[in-house]
Amino acid sequence: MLIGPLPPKRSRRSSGAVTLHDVARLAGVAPITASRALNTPEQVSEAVLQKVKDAVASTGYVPNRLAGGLASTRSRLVAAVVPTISGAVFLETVQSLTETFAQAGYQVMLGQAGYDGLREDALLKAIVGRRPDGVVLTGIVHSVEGRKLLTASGIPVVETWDLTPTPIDMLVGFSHVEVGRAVAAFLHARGRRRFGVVAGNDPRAKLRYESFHSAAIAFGLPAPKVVVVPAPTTLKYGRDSLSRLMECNGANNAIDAIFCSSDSLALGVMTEARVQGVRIPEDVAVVGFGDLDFAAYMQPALTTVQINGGAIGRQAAQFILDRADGREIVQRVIDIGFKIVDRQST
Amino acid sequence: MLIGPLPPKRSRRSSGAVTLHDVARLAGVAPITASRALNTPEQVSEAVLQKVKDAVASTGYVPNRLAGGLASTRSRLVAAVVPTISGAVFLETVQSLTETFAQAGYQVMLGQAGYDGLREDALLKAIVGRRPDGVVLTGIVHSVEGRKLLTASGIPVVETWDLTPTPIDMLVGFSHVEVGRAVAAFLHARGRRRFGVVAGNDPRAKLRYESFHSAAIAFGLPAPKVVVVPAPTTLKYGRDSLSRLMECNGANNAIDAIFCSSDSLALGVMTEARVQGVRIPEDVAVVGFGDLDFAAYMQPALTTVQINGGAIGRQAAQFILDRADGREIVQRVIDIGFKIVDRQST
DNA sequence: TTGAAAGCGCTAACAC
DNA sequence: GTGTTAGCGCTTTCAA
Repeated sequence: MLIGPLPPKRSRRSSGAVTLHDVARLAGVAPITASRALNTPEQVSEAVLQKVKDAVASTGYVPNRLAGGLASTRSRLVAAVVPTISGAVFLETVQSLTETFAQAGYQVMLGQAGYDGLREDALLKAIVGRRPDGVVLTGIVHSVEGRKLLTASGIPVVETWDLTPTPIDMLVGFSHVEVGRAVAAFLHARGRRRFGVVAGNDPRAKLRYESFHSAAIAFGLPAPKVVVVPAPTTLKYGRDSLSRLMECNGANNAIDAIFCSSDSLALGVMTEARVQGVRIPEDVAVVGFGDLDFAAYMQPALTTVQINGGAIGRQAAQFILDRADGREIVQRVIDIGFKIVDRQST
Repeated sequence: MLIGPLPPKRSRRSSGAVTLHDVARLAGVAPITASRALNTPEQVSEAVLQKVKDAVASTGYVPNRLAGGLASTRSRLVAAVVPTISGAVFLETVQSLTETFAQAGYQVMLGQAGYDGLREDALLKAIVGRRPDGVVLTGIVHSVEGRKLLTASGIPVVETWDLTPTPIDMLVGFSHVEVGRAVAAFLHARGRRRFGVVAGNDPRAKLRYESFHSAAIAFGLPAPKVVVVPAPTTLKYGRDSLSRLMECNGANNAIDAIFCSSDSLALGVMTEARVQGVRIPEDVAVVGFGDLDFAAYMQPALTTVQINGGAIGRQAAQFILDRADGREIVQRVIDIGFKIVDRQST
């Protein structure tokens, strides 16, 4: 090995990747000019634009968004928090969020808070540390600590899938209380008189079946029997729950309608009903929640509460993009509503 | 408002958040000491540690990981790319990835490449720009461009859910060809002789049914009828496909076994079978793929190919964490295998 | 054990 | 239109 003059004492390691500096030098312009050519091409002359483009192409330069984010205090990073990704209900929302943001040049970080809220604070701290341009909370209960952290950070927050009375910042959701009421009214109108409930133990499901319960009482019906299972809900829990609901059936007071807190539970209930010879909808009507892709094609097709999860995601993304671009947000709370889709199971 | 001395011409906007500087000043130490107190507490005296902790608590300081990542060239960001999050099959993998990384102080960015690979290159470029410490590719076909970009970036890459002959870097998956072969052998051993296939149009499903096809021929059986549907697969496609498969049934050559490329398709096939009075497993055996949560509890319970998606995610995360911590990786390709779970549908 | 200096790669602010 | 300068908030390097 040849001993040459020592290299100038380099005080710092570099990542080794091509930087904007390299591109600028190759194009024969100042770094800031290269930056403008890439970010605001309209501010730059045709000639410079072309030279920079060539330099980018020949070096394979990929801008470092970490550095850009630090310098501009806009990370173009957004966090989406769900209880767990396995829930299926929120998938459409996460999907539309990711897509909408990707199109706008943003990246979505995924956070799973768990249904118990244990990991929530640590997760939020980790998220805030990333200085995202927005946080979308989906189906999350928030601790006082968590709220404080988010508020203090000044990061735009969108809560979704619920209509909380005191939103942290922005909100797009629907009323679970209304859902419970509407389903009760729907079943009552169809002549059903003895209600049962199968629900996951998440707070929004509780909101639904509690108002369902009250509505039943208001109609002068007996109090619905409620079976609660752990979230996330699955077919198995649905099967088990039907059995438990049936155990209580006396001769003349058989349950004739069941409101399930998810379509998966409803699928389970209907599976078990078939096994036990319970006819649907003749003996028992079944209503699900979510209108997942399979609901319309089950046999019998499932009556269920349809939520436009994709629209929720798009609206949430729009909120944050508007805020990022400094657009005024006039309506900070949006009720996206719901629909009962009447199919064969009722 | 009081007119005081003008503030020193501040040449730069600051985000306004508490910085390490603020914490250090409050604790009466240099910023670097505060940094060490937080990152490598063992390098710091008890007294300093306490002072810094107090300062952090009283200011509500949350470290800026963007800045940290830039300075240390370790972003603690990782990207997970899936065709679409709605697929359900990859959910468990994404979930275990997110959890494993979260525990290690990493954040997961979610990317959806689509099944067609159109958005793939743009997505990869966006990801590389974030300088993640690793990329996990799940069920993704990669273009030549994409491969180049990733290789050039030097970012650790883990491909999953497949055993490609020429991995980019690291890999954890299983052989889809073996799956097809194994299912064919399984059905043949149970006396089934006329096979059908219902599959989504993704490349790995194709791998499975093509080897299933070859194996059938090798057993001296007639060529399986194949119905291909768009991915992601749903119950509806399963129902439609059974009808199409049945159309071709002559008097003495009825299909007696169907291999579905997903449990959702199998659910659809079995639903339609019930409607049409086709008995399962007496008339037709059905095999699914994925062993989703509902498979074991359907009626009849579904025989299916079980993949440990959670283990795939954990191993993929481990690969990247090992690489990040400079640990030598001896085995860069891991075959996680699969299992045929024999239930009532066969 | 602690600190000073330098700089990661980029962009806002202010000239020219 | 283009460039100079000065950081964004942190951590590495080197020195004490």
